[in-house]
Amino acid sequence: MPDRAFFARDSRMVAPDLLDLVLVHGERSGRIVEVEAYAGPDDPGSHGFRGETPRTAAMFGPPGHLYVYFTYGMHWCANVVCGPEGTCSAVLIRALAPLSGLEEMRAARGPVARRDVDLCSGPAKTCQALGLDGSHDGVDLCGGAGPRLVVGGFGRPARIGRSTRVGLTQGVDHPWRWFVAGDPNVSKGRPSGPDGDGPSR
DNA sequence: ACCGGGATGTTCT
DNA sequence: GAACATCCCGGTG
Repeated sequence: MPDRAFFARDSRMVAPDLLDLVLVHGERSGRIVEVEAYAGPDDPGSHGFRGETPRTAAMFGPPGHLYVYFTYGMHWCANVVCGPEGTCSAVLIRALAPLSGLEEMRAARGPVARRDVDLCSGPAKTCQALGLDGSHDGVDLCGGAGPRLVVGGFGRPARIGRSTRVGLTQGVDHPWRWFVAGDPNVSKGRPSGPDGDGPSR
């Protein structure tokens, strides 16, 4: 598991380094293959742009914890909180390459997840597949129980792609999305950037 | 394959 | 009352 200091950096520094980690929850786990960095007062695309609110409290909390939020009336999305406590800095987990617990993931995702690539190829799919929700907001990823992060040991990806972030109306020009180029779990049809787009299929 | 729209409810203005 | 860090389905080509 990464040192606490690993997370106590700006999210834009941590984000690409997360591409070698595995998110684990119970029997279910997957390699992180797509992330987006969010900052604070300097990032109009961030939930923390206008300061701390009850919803975003975890974003301002200690690094290495989860920030889990509810959106569009039905979806949960999970972030890894970064930076020193008191600052707003987090990395959204956008996609995993499933490694274990695939039967549990299929049961959680339902019949719509026909192929393995349908399990974790998006931020809300990832939360649903791993069973993450509001009860995990603020939990310590470096703690013993519950969801945690472990080193994957895959080595640095051969090619790390980079682009602008997905689904925003503010801060759309910041190239703060990173992904493992060529991985089929990376969400599709996404904005291109200085270093190319995600996979075409 | 691609595109447009609906679902659904919390949060903040 | 509007926006929302999304996903899924049904239409068309």
